Amino acid sequence: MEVYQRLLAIFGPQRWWLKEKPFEVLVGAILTHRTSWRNAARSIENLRRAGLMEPPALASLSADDVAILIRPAGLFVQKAMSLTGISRSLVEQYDGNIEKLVTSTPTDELRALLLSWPGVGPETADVVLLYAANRPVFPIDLYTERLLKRLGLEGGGYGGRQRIFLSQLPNDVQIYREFHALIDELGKRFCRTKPLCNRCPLGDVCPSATQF
DNA sequence: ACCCAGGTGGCCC
DNA sequence: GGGCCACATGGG
Repeated sequence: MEVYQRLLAIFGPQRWWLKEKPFEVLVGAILTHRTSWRNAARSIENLRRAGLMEPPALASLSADDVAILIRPAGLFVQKAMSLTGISRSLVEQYDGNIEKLVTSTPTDELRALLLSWPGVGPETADVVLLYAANRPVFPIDLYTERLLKRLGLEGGGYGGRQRIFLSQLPNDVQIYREFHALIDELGKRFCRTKPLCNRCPLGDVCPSATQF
């Protein structure tokens, strides 16, 4: 909580989740795999201009056609396969209605479903659960792993890392959303692999902190 | 000419 | 559980 408050004071509210529909959260999460958000956003804009930010529209295209549009995001062959595959599943099994799916499915069941989709692993599933389905889960991404490492909190696997956050934070979706976004902001600016913690705004809190 | 970006899946031990 | 690799564009 101490780290959270400090980051919030430094960077302010990030508000990642505003103005995004569930399907857009999912598409964005996949397109940004191992890719800067800037490049993912270009691809999203291409899809939007082509009217493809809905499952039925995307499901009707071949992966090759989608790949051309999302080229700026890199890894585009895999990502195009994921997007069309997921869209087809949504259309065929859920009437293309992802809104209903994320509001009416229990968290564990929904997570298992997300993980069964191509290109969706633990981090993407949890981002969708948190930002599209309003569930109190904590995604562990690259920056979160680095922060944990700096705090000396290693091991336990993905689930173990999540438990660290859940056990120390209030059960509050808004706080999880904000904190995850803040950790990314911190990572982007100060926690790259090389420069490490030079001038990190966490200052004295970071190296010695044992509590969030 | 590197290094890096809001991972995942496949395969190995 | 953990390690290694391929995937691929655009910015610093």
